[in-house]
Amino acid sequence: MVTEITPQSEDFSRWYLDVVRRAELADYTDVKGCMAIRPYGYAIWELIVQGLDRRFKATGHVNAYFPLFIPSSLLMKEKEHVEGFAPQVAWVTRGGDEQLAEPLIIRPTSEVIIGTMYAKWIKSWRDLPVLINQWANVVRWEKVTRPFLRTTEFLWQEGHTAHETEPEAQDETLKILALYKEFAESELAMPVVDGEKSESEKFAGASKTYSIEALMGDGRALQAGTSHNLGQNFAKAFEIQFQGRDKTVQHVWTTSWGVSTRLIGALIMTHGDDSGLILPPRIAPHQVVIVPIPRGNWQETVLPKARELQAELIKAGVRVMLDDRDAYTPGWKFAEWEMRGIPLRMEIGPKDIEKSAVMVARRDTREKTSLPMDAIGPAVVQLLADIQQALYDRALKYREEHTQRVASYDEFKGLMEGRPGFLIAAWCGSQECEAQIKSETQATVRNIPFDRAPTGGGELPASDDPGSCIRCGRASSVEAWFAKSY
RNA sequence: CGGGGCGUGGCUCAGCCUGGUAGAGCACUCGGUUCGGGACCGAGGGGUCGGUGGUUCGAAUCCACUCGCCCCGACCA
Repeated sequence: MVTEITPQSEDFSRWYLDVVRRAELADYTDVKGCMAIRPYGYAIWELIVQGLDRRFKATGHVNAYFPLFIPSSLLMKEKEHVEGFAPQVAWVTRGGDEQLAEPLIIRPTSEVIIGTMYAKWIKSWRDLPVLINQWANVVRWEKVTRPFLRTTEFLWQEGHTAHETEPEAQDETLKILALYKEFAESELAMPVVDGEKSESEKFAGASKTYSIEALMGDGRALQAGTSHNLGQNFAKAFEIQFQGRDKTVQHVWTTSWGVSTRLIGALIMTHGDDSGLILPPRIAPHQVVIVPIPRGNWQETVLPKARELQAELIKAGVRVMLDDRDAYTPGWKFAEWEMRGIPLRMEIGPKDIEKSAVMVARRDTREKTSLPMDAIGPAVVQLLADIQQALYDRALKYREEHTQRVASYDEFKGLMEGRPGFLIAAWCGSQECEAQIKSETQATVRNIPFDRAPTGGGELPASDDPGSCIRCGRASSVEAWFAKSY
């Protein structure tokens, strides 16, 4: 037995599932599409929650909780929203032995129930803005499911805000998207492209949808977060009205935005390798694992030193675990913690103690060096920061190498077939071309980036003119990023 | 939802074709020796063979239905 993990090059999907299972992130349950998130996976989610929640609060948002069940009639109120979500909704038609007069649906998202409450709570412009976030589970009846990436039930946060004016709602929408991008890049070490979704990829009922898109290790794109400007669509459907400064009664402008446990899938597929998971230090439940090397009477010689080391690191603010289990050999532990993605491993044995040093091995580069015990805290803190940066740089470099600007449809088709990744191309904006491209190449418009030349775009045309549509040749107003996606 | 594949101790699988008392390796438990890249010896525990129904004296094995998982396509965070 060496790894029990299928190599990425052999079968990326299987590799992903192997990592999820072997690293004990999640496991299948008896309910189709529903996974049990195991303690190690949940610890990652808790760090994601903490990082985001802190940012939401810092930008004036507060948390609240709304019901899991929604009267089915409420869903029907916003036409596009119903059409978008109806096929994915789970229904409750019976309670105990009673048939329900009106069936309940299990929330696939909470716009309608929250909108209904906002209609009660908002009376005046003085009540605005309302900036509420909810941490919750939602259910979407999926046909094809994969752990973390698409599950029938998943955990997420959904922000729902109401504003006095259209520009304020737009500001909020973009502010949150920027927050998501900053979080993904600084905490998850995952570079993302932020931009606007095409009409056909828009959230059901939104005026505008924005997303952050990341590139996975197999060259497919993953939507990692979305932020929607809902305009007055939901305000009108749910009669969320207020009396304005000018005494007239108006509809509010709303937004909604969310990220989910899918981020854990993104993390796995952004950084992982054939040995398993690689976690960026800032999101790793254990940033360091200490493996004592047992020799002779090690419980009384090596172990106390390992405990001292642990205490020293805790003092330095490092999340550290001491693996003092006697039943496993050091070599076994090395492989085990590598597979589970711990950024740094420290080995301490008689030889180290003699030198007053400790062996340190990086998960990302596998470099192994000896560090003096003296001032080990600051040294490890610095090393963790280096790893965090190195993982981001590596992921960005990978994305750059797999992003290509193309000028002709033939080139587009050829590249999309042979080589996974992003293709940047001029697009006229029509749904017709988008659909055609999708059916011919499987690639979809991931988004239209805010930044005309995000890194990795290759040569930019001399002028600001994006050129003519890659497919139909009409004048284009935008450049879009295309990819096969999850 | 269509096409394909697979369901046998926790995991990977053999046994099925040709029906006759359920196996291996790994993992797990206990004892001992070990331990700087997945240690070794000894002794143990654990499966009504995905489910239901049928054929049969007898079904893991044959038949029907059903459920689940994986892969590939159409829909989605």
